[in-house]
Amino acid sequence: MTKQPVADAPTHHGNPGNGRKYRPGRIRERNREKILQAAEQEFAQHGYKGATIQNIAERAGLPKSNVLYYFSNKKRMYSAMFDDILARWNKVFTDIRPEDDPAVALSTFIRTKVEMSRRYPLASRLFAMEIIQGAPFLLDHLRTNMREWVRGRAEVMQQWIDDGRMTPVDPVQLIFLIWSSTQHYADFQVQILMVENKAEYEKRDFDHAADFLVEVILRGCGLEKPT
Amino acid sequence: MTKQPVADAPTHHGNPGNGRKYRPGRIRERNREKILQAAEQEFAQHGYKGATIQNIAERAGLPKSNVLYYFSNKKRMYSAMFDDILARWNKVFTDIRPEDDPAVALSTFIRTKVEMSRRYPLASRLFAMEIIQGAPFLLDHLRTNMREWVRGRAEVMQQWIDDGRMTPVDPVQLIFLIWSSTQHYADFQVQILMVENKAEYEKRDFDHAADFLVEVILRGCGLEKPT
DNA sequence: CGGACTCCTGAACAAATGGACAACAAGTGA
DNA sequence: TCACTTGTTGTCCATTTGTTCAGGAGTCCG
Repeated sequence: MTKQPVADAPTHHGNPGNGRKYRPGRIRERNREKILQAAEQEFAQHGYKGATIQNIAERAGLPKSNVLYYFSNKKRMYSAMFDDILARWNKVFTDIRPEDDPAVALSTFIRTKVEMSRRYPLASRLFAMEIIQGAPFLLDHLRTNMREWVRGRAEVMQQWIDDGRMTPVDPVQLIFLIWSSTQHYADFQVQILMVENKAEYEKRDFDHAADFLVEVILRGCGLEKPT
Repeated sequence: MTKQPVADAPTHHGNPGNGRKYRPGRIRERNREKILQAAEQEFAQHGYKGATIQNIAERAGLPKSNVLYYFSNKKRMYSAMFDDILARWNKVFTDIRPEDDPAVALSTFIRTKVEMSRRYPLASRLFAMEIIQGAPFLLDHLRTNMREWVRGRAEVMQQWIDDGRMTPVDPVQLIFLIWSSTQHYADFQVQILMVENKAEYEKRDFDHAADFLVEVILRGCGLEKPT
């Protein structure tokens, strides 16, 4: 009797005994990854409703049934993706502290975000799609984690302002400005390429963009570009 | 014999003869509008593939067949929407000229775009969706009209820079910065509301945002906020 | 009213969709 | 080898989807 197996529930169902030779998840892990990557493309391009399991399967080079063996349904596949993406996101973003130099901290923040746009454009678009659609899956995350995240950073910036180390500007709006302007290079890639008449991005385009943003935004906050 | 009628081809098929009493398109015009508005919601929320005619019909309070009477198929409905939106867009945006004051021109540009985000958030999201999806319908528009539009403005800005009326910054990047930061308030509405812990936008939120953007971006370009 | 339109819509349909499932194949530890 | 777990996939199904179509209702003018 081949009951519907464990499927997607245990994301990394750790080795029960020890960690020696037997790894039940080898194939699992590899295929999961393949599927998630395919899903990232499909969902980023068509949104949740527009994406089809069939298409994801084709992108991954697997039969549909096999995809459904790993992720028992579309919804779970979708949220599994965001688990991955948010984890990656959290790993990269460093804290800022009141004693940091505002110019250095902001410029690092901007450059990191541009780098994220360059390295993970699909994740960025996916996130954008989810938000535009009303964030049905991420509402909770926005309401809790992200709100706290913004408040934390905003407080530090306010500290800088109170200490006279930065021109007074609304810190929350500043965060929005940095978010939007940096993500734009990933989300609106096609538009930018068309307008600039290029076939594809090069590394230097991102460097140029990052330089521009650091310069303008820092000056906009009354700061000097750090060396 | 009731052949499939004219359907969507003649957008405003003008009154042949005179313009006195008989207007064959009255109902047509009204329903077209209802449907396009419903379509705007649906497409903005779910993207092209994810939107369904059934849903659009329900939003418009009409039977599906009736919707298809006005727009013979999904594709045409989608592009009819963009015709409307781009027309509206073109109507609003004023030219800038080399003899204009940079500070005034830029601040007008920013405020106009924020106002657009406030008044037509659905159009903004729709546009964002289309671009993220790879702009299958707007590629041509981007390649021609929009590219020219950007080049024209960028040239004027470059003129300002050459005349020493503005700090040297890449004008094209500056346009991207203004686009992204202003649209963000429409496209990422949910995120902003969640982070700021608000139920919905108020007029003053947009005023505040516009003030912030004008201040920071102008200062970032070495300009004084105009009175 | 009559006739010529414009407009409306239920029914039907082929294709696509998310998902269930059972039979089968492969891998694993003893 | 065997017993068991894990992985694979073709097939089936109820719904949903875009689209067609034929007939009917509504509107307008003479």
